[in-house]
Order: sequence, then C-alpha cells, then structure tokens
Amino acid sequence: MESKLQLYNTLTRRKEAFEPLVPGRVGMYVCGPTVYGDPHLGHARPAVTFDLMFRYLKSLGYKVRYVRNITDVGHLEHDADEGEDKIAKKARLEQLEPMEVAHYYTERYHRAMEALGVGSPSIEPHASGHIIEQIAFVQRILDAGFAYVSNGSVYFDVEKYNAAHRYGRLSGRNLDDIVANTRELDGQSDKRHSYDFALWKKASPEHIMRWPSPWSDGFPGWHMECSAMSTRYLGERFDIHGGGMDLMFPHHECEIAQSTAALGHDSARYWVHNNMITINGQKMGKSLGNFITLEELFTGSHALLAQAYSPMTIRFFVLQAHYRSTLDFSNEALQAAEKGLDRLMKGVETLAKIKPAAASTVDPADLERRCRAAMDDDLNSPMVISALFDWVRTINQLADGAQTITAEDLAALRATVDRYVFDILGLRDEKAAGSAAGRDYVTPLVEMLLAERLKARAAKDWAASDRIRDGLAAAGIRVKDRKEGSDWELE
RNA sequence: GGUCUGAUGGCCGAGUGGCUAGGCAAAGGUCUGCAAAACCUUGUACAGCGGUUCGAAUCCGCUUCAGACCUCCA
Repeated sequence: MESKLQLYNTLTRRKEAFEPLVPGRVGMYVCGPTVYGDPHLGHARPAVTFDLMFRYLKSLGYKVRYVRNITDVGHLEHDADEGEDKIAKKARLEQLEPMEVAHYYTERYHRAMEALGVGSPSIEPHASGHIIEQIAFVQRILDAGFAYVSNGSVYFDVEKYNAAHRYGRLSGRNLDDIVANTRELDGQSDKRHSYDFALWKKASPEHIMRWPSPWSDGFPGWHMECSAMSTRYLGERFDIHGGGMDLMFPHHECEIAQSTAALGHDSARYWVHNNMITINGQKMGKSLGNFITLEELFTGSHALLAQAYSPMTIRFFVLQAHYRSTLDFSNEALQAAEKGLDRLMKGVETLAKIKPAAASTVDPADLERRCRAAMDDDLNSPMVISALFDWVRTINQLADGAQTITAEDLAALRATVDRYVFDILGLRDEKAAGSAAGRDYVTPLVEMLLAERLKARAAKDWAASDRIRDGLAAAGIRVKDRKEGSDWELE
C-alpha cells in the first residue's frame, strides 16, 4: 500500500519519508520494561506510542513484526565491578528467586498493558532466554577487535570503535566531550576507560543470576540484549527502533556501537523516541520516586490523585499529546481527558443511531483525509483527535436533523470513525462495554416506560412524565429528549 | 560544566511564515413544560528584547526561565 508516512528520525533529527527495507514488511524493535517494579505512568507512554505505530503500520497494509523485549537480567545497579544485577538485588531483598520476581512483574506489566488497550507485540523475547545469542554477539565484537577481556569480564573499546566509526552519532555527543565529562573511577576497575561499557560481567560469588561463558560465569551487560535479540528476530538490518528519549544515551548509543562493531554496519534505520511524562514539570521516574503506578491511577489510590482514572482515560490522555512532546501530569488534565473521551464515545454511540437521508450535506471523506494526513505526519494523534471532535459535532448535528447524510456516506463515515477510534487509536468504549449486557436486558423495559412517558407528555401530564424520568434516573438511566422521541443511556 | 529540548489563552495541548487546531473550564443564547443532552456565539494566546520579511507564534540573534541526558530509568 502506498504510504506517505513521515517519521522523525533521531539519527538525522528530521522527519523522513518512511520506506521499509522490504516492500510491504516492517520490522520494529522497541525497548520494553525492566521487570523489577510495578509499571507506572511513564511506562504507558512508549507502550501506547509504539502500539499506535504498530496499529497504524498494520492499517496501512504492512505486515509488521513488532519485537518488544522484557529485560529480566543485565541491568547493572552500578557500572562498576561490584555491579549488581537489578533483578538479583530485588530478589535478595524480597527473598525470592530472581525469575519469580521477573515473572511477577512481567504479569503485572501485561495486565496493565491489556487494560490500556496496548496490543501484544509479535514477539516478546526475554533477555534471560537469549544468553546464548548474547554470548555469540559479544564474541563477534571481540573477533572484530572492538572489545577486550579483563579479569573475566568483557568491555567495549569505545576509543577504538570511535576511531573506526563514530561513537555518539545518535545522541550528538563526541568522545572528547564524553571523556571530559566522565569521572574516572578511582578504585581498581577492570575497564581501561570509564566510558567503556560492559558486554559481559563476571559474577561475584554471591551473585545469583549467572551463566557460563567463554570468559567467566557471569551475565550480559545491559545494552547487549537489545542488539542480540533485535538481530535474532529482525535480522542484521531492520526498519524501526523505538524507545524512550531517556534511553538515547547511553543505551541506544551503545546498542548502535555494538551492532556496528559486530555487523560492520548500522542495524536500525529509523530511531524513534518518545518523550517523557512529567509531574510538576519534572520527569516521572523510578529514580526520582515521583512516579504513580498504573494500578494506582486505575484505582485512585495515590495521594496526588483526586480520583481514579480509567485505563482508557490514561490512553486518551497520552494520545492527546504528540509523542515527541513532554506531557505534564495533573488531575485537571486527566479530568479533561476523561470528559473529552466521554464526549468522543458518546459521539460514536450517536453515530450508530443516525438515520440516512436522500442527500448529504456533509462529506465524510474530509475526516478520512484529515486523519490520514495527521497520522502520516509523524503519528500526530492530537490532530486525529481534533478532526474526530469536529466530526462529533457534525454527528450531533446529524442526530438533531441540522444536517443530513446518505446511506452510502453514513456507511463510509461509520467505517472511518471505527477505523481511527478503535483500530488505530486503540480506544475502547469502556462504558458501553461494561454495560452492554445490562443494556440488552433493560432495553425492552426502558422502551416501554419511555413510550408511557411519551403518552403522558402528549397529554401534558408533566407529573407522570417526570416520575418516569426520575425513576429511570434512580436506576442509573439518563433520559435525553431529542426532537423526535427520547434517547437514553446508562450512567 | 558539556550536549540537547522547550516556553502557546484559566488548564491541557496542536500548529511552525499569511488561512478556525481540538478538549476541559467560563460567559451568553437556541431548543425544551422543566431538566439533561445537543447546537450556536464569545477569548485580541503565542516568555522578553532586537533583527529578517510586504507579513512571524512560526525564521535568525540575544536575554530570562524550565526540563532532559551526561549514573539505572519509558
């Protein structure tokens, strides 16, 4: 399918026309979570952003392989010799097996993602399941001469690499700056330079997570898993690599260095980075301790939350901002998102009830055109939403009889709205879904009561009319009087 | 300190040389028996100062402020 999709490539700092390596197919790799804690609002950003990308690429007709990893080993607590694996540390604190911790939080992550409407990727590889590939990858770098073994650990030789290729291309740094701004570790380090990074770490005797390797019993360095797994599942060259902006340096920079050192060329062509969610203008993150977990958001159980926010409210909140802008958390903003989403969903429900007419005073192609243009422009979801809201107004006008639409246009409009609201933005009508069963059950009763009310109103028996309306309201059913007859909805 | 990004109306948030972003909130109105819903109307917003231009929120420079990365982070 012909596409005019433009993506902002961090590598070149500009929007570029997206052309997949293999026509019709897209390979994308996105850095997933480190499963040592509950998923928080910050995790929702890349998850929703790349879910949007995945959905849009698929809707354009591409066959997409989307790989999103689970980091369950390899994050060093400190990049020093006494470096301790994050997962292992947490395990010791909680007296659990590392794999138990990883599994527990992986499950929690999956549950939160499902609630957010974030689809499962094509492949979700675990770092712990790809130790062999990682060891092989380290060996390739060693063979290429861009790494050295030191006391059982293997380090990447940044200086040597920088001479052959350029280290810092992605983040816009050069080695001189890095040298000037990196503190040399005083103690006895196995590294030649502080800016060298670990490809393989020898495990200390008490370290639980360890695997045999040609160099020592140990574990892979953090950056290694993404290089190894992306190559394993997407090949030596693939289309898109995504992740949070905070991963640009050092993680993605090191990944590029590793892949280039081992393969002799770049692997990912488009580097796409989502911006951060902030709270009071500051990045929300584990290290700052100012994060709100998704579960807390969904249940409202956090001191900063004025109320609970549904998963779809969170998703909509994220989609209302462009993925490369920071997004500031506040109760006001979330409440606005909640109401806005409600308005959008009511519009969708109203659209289902509109009756066709002989002629159209509106042109649904306008919506398709605007949504398509917005998505093609670096996934501008706020513009898509803006267009949809304009059409919610139009839909309400149609429902009020202020505008008319033919059966053909109506079908087209419904298809477009469904496509963008549900398939591409990935929203769900939570209220409708939650009450669908109840709604089917009460419909005949409500219709009967409304018919009675209509009779009462015709006879100007306002007392009887209001009694029925109040009675329905008490049952959680809101009556909406339209020009012709009455509509109703569950609260 | 180095590298980079940003500053938009009451709030959130698009836009990036001339043409309405949108949502939330607010005000007025229409419809209605009343209400709800919906619809219509209303905001002289682009941090400050200079410059380029017929024209700048949008480009350039400076200033101020904020943030990110440089250590694990989505």
